[in-house]
Amino acid sequence: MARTREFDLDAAVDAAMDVFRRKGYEGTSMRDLSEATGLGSGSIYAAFGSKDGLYLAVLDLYRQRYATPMVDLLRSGNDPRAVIREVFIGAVDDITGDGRYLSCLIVGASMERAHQDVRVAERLRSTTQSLELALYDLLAEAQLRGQITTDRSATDLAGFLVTSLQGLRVMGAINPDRAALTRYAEVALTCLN
Amino acid sequence: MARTREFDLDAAVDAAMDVFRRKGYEGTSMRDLSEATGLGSGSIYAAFGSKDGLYLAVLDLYRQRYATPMVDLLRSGNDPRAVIREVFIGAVDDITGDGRYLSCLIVGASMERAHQDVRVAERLRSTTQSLELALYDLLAEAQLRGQITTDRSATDLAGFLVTSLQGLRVMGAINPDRAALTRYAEVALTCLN
DNA sequence: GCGGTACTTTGTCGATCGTTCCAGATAGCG
DNA sequence: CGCTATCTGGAACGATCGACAAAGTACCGC
Repeated sequence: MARTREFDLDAAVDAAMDVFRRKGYEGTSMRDLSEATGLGSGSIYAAFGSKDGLYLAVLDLYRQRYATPMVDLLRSGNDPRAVIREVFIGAVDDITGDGRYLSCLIVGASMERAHQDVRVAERLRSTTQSLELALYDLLAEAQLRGQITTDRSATDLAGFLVTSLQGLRVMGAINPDRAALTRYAEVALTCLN
Repeated sequence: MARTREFDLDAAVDAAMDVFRRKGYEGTSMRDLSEATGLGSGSIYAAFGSKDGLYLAVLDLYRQRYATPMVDLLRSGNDPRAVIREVFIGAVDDITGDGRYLSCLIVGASMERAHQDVRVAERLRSTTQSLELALYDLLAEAQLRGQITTDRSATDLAGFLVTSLQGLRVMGAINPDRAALTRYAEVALTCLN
């Protein structure tokens, strides 16, 4: 064997995610990424191959950190309305979080990269579909128990809820008003009645 | 006096809008804009001052062309539910339009530029607020007439509807399925019941 | 402790970025 | 019709882009 890698790969991806969320893909330079990660550009290319490669790694980390826990929460077996509300509140918190203007990577990638890079498009579809599926399972079960409306199919309700989540992220970027976003989320939840 | 300007300014802005919608702000180069508008870079700088200046002009044209007609429709005096549905259908049509992947400039600008340029942020807030206001007036009137629910304030309902519109644009970028988007929009409208 | 190997660093590559400037073309005015 | 102010397209600017090669460094197995 040989010399071991000195830096924490995950920490580097984490730092890169921060930059990409603030500046977008095209707006971020390799220099920005070098400074944020503390790595030379050579190391970045050795580890990720290219700027695109690092972006994909960031996307995967984002999914693992934010989307997966959301899905787990939805599948936790708790009251449907309660967990869905929790997901929405969590999203609003994330949007209005610390004032550092960290856009949602998913929404940003959808707008900026989905049409340019098929690998990005695949990851986005996969992420939203797993979220939709978790919502579907939860809602279909709730419909059987008579806990929510059966006027609309669980599929449509799940898709609508994901749509609302994405919309909240956009609205939050325009005007990060936590109270208002929370009320909009509450209105969305009334569609389950 | 002397020589008059030869090209149509509005047509140039129109062509530039097309490029910005496809490639985003950072992803678009002055070369792209020159080719799209058919103008030399000198003419562009003489007319708009900078890339940012042209982008702001594009944003204003977008508002004039898409947001203003939407507001007019909402204020046309027709049945509330009908005009709101029409607005949503129109948005879905726009999203899934011609397969040329023309992202919504508003959403794209929200994600990519709102946090970098205050003039962009101002325009975005102004545009969404005029849309929210038109919806508010329509909904408040409808509430008085008992046509829609009074469980939620007209303010919240208006904000929620705008949120849903933005969400549809994001979902459309990920998966441009017109039928699905239409069903999600229908679910959103049930919140008025 | 030594050779080999993997990782890090540094410097630099050609290309392209947004911007500016200039020479030539053109239309209105006397 | 000449004069001149304005517009036009393209050349050229310094800076920075993403990417890479070569040199230096630390660790492993032996």
